[in-house]
Amino acid sequence: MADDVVSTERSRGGMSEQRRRRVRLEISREAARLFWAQGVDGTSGDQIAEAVGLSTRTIWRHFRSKESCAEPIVAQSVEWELATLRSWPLHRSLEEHFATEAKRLVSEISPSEQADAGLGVKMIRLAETEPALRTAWLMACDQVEHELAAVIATRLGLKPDDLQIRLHAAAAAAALRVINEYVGAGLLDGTDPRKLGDESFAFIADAVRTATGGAVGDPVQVDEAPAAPDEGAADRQE
Amino acid sequence: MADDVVSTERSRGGMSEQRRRRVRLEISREAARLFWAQGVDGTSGDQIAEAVGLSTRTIWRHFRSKESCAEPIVAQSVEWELATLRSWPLHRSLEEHFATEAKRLVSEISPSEQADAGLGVKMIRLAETEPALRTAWLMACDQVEHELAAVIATRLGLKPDDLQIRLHAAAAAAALRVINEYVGAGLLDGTDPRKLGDESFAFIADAVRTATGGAVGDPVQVDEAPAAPDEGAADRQE
DNA sequence: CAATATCTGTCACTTAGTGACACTGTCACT
DNA sequence: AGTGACAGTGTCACTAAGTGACAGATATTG
Repeated sequence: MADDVVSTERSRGGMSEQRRRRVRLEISREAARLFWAQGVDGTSGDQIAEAVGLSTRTIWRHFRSKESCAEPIVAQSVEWELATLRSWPLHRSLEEHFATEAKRLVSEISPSEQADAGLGVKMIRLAETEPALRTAWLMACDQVEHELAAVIATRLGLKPDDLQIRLHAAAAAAALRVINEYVGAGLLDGTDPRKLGDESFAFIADAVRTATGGAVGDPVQVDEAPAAPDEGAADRQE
Repeated sequence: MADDVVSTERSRGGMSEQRRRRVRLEISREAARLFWAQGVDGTSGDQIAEAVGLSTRTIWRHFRSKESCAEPIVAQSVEWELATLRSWPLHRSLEEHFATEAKRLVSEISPSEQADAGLGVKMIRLAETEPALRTAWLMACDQVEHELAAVIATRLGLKPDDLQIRLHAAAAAAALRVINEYVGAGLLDGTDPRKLGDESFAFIADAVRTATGGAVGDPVQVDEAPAAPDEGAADRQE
């Protein structure tokens, strides 16, 4: 997940997708910095353009609106949760999986990703008072909710659009949102990061377990094909 | 809750509050109608102004943005849930309370309120595809979440900003949101209203109960002062 | 190098939203 | 009745967000 990988993933024309994401992220970084420093209303599209070294017109080609400039940074700040959820094997408990994934993450994270994460936390904080940004944050949470619906559906052996699944996913995602906001606020208010991160996995898992009435969080029995006792389903990459 | 009450509730100057809410609701009605008929992007501020018979400038005096014109109608569509939650006595179960309140509501609702409710459902539906409107809907859900936090806090004897309470409130509010979306979509797709409303109270209550790990939904023992066995705390009016 | 397709800048333009000021009706006090 | 204060609205000029259209730059392929 380092940010200097360059794939030869383009078949024709421009380096679409790969490059586009980079540009969007670059813009998002500057926008987030300015939003945090001056507020959203106090920041103009021209300022963002100047900060990132592009013309204003190009900004609007990459983002539909000023506030949406914050989306990539916010989305990236929940990306690791998303990835972790996606790679959650049936036979493990949520706290186990979170703990090992977090350990793996700490060793792999790059300085620039760390800076991005900081900006993301700031945007989430800002979203509490700036309605314009709240949309970006809630969109990211929506993303989590959908991913969660898929994960829960496979765990319980039901369809993702089943009403019961949607209820569980919504409740669990809401719990995760509250925890994210709580942890983020704590970090910004100067709480020691280690104090927050240390034993929180059990807390997170319990929150999810509670929100889903105990249906989600524990290992799941695999009845049909007990012939795959290793890692398992980490095959998708957004 | 009839819409023709006129109170002498102003001490000086204009009839602030009372009148302002009426005007905002009027604007919201027309805006919602236009949004539904032509889409949000296809509706201009000038059109809204003309439809409601005011100048465009006055529209912007009542609403910060075009999309926020939908807020009052959306908010009103969850207002009864809010009121029901507020008046939920400690000693009753959620399904009991919802059932009796719903019965009371059916007899008191006015035709224009029914029309407003229809518009509200349409806006919620529209919010699924129009990001601009999603904000309004999520704001209303936020409102529910806060109210719920207060209600749950008193039920469990804790502070509303307690993390556990916030988790419960968020999860329960998310469940209510999903149910609202589900029921709304059903209504618009032509499902018989009675089929949906008939036995849904137990379902709603169970959803809340599940989302809060069973902590919210059942009657609560009143230890301290058992000297008030009647309705109770329905004193606030927004 | 030529051909082609994508990306970007510039400029004119529409639309959302604000500021400033004038006008009108209502209330309060005389 | 007269007058002043004030809230609500309309009008007009203005800023800022966002789009369309076209031209120039850049990169990829043959």
